[in-house]
Amino acid sequence: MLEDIALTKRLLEQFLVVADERHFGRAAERLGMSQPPLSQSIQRLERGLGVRLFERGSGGVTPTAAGEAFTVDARRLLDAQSAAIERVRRVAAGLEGDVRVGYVSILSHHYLPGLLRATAKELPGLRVRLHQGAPTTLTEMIRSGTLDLAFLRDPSSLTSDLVSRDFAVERIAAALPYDHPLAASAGIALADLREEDFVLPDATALPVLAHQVQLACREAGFTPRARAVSDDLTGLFSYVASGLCVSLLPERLRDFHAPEVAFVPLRETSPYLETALSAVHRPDADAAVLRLLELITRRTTP
Amino acid sequence: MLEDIALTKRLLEQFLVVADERHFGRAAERLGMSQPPLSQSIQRLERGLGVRLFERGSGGVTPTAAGEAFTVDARRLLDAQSAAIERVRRVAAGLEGDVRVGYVSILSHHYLPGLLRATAKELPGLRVRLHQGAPTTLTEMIRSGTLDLAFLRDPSSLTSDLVSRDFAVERIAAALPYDHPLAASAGIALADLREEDFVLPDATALPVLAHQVQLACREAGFTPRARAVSDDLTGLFSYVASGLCVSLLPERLRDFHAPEVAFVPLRETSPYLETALSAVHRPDADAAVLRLLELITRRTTP
DNA sequence: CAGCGCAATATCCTCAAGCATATCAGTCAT
DNA sequence: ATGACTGATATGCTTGAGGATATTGCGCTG
Repeated sequence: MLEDIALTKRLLEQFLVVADERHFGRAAERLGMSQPPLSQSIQRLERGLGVRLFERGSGGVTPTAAGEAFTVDARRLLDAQSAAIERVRRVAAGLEGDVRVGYVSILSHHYLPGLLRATAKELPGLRVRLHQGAPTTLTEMIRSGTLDLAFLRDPSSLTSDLVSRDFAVERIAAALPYDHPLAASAGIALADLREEDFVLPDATALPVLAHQVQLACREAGFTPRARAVSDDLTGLFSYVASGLCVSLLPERLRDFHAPEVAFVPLRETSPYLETALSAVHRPDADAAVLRLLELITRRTTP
Repeated sequence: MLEDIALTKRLLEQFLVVADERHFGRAAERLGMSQPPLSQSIQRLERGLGVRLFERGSGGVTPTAAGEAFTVDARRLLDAQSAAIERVRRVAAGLEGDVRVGYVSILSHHYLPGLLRATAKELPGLRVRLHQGAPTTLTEMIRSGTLDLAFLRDPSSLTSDLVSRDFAVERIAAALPYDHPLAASAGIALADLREEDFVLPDATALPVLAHQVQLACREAGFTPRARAVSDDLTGLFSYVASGLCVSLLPERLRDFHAPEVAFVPLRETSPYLETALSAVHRPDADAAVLRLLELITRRTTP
């Protein structure tokens, strides 16, 4: 190696203009400078490369074979530099990059496909990596930085140190076995279920839902008789499908299209009969996550 | 665009080391500098890009998504820069590049294949573009810069302003029709042909050969009777093949393998019975041409 | 040979890159 | 609370990048 030449934007541009004009004077004019410093720049470049790039003669200048060859690389380098700058700016702006998204299985049916479609359309530079998991696992992954964004139901209890944002609200409905006498009703009162056997959400795994079910039933004047408990919505659903119990479940679970379970709307309008879907992320989430989040909330709450 | 940052080798290296160490102090040590200027370099880079590349926290530093993305491009840019420098140096050294080589048809049989093979082996970076043409055309192309190197026979008269270098010498032999009484001889004296009809080289197109034939015959005590004239060696050859004349031709033309023509060695050792093959180029030929030329002369005159 | 057009050289200026040392200011674990 | 990490700031130095103007030197051409 000879001297360690810095192939800056300016220097490469100067070289290219000289190679194009084949004339230092005109090149200097095009570059908005005077001829002598341009000569010196090219000399510096030649010294740095240890290579003669131009053959000087009266009436102008002609690139040597090396000079000719270098025009190609100089252009490439300029393009590569501005492309790199452009790219890092786009990543910083959240227009490009990877976002690792976690979700609980229940959400995959109704919300995810549309979200992915909208992302591909409006933020085509973002690559979304999906990861399905249990709520506690997902929040832990968010904390550790393994995941950037997670979609959960009612995560408030898990996320004191995280940022969560509701993007949709679902009604809770009565979930009845298909052969239950009320299964075909267009709507029932919660009190109609006071004598039924219930499968109830586990209070530690699903604290919000468990609490809501208790409060909603209390408002309706009874305490649900717990025949079974499950720490997962699919478990609740399965119990109902088995025909052994009824339950109170977000009516979106209807999307499972299981014929053994009928969802019957409840006449009550209690806030306890609503459940929120939330997106959760770290407070220091990067711009791509925020863009994605913005898109989600815009889509679901227009 | 924000400030116009120069992505120099040094700066990119500094960024990469910090990204690797995730620690300004250690990175500075690895870079052989102290910590504060390194901090400033990274700040300058961040300002120039308009992008935060690292998240500073106690106990070290972590790249942001943008920083992570930029490591890839930074490495690419460094590679591209040194590759470009390496390449232009190789071109300047004549180890890489294009050489446009002209030749007259006669040479294609014996010399060219070996030359191309040797070039591919010893100067694998050189691409040789071949162009066949008449001697005057070739020298003109050399002059105009359309061609870098030309292989000719006895070009001395054409090339006062060019550089020519002999790389092989061939004997001139008698070229006789296959049914000529002397065609089977192992060797004859030039004087044996004094009564023959000759086809002679044109004095303007092939001045050297024409002159040599005249002088050689004069030395042998006669003036050749010109039955025909040709301005091209293949024309001379064809005349002999027709059976109408004899001629004096470089014995390499034997390589045409035409059964109608017999080449019979001449006993004389006159310098007029030798003809040189030369490589011709401009005085300002670049290094690749000189390398190729060096290879040729080394191969043919060991 | 004189003049013109070209690039190179001489001389000077300014400012940012690039480095140093000394110090400050957070954050965290003891 | 405090000492031991971090990185950031303050301040100063040297150098080269990058530019200017004025002049020189060279090769071509009328």
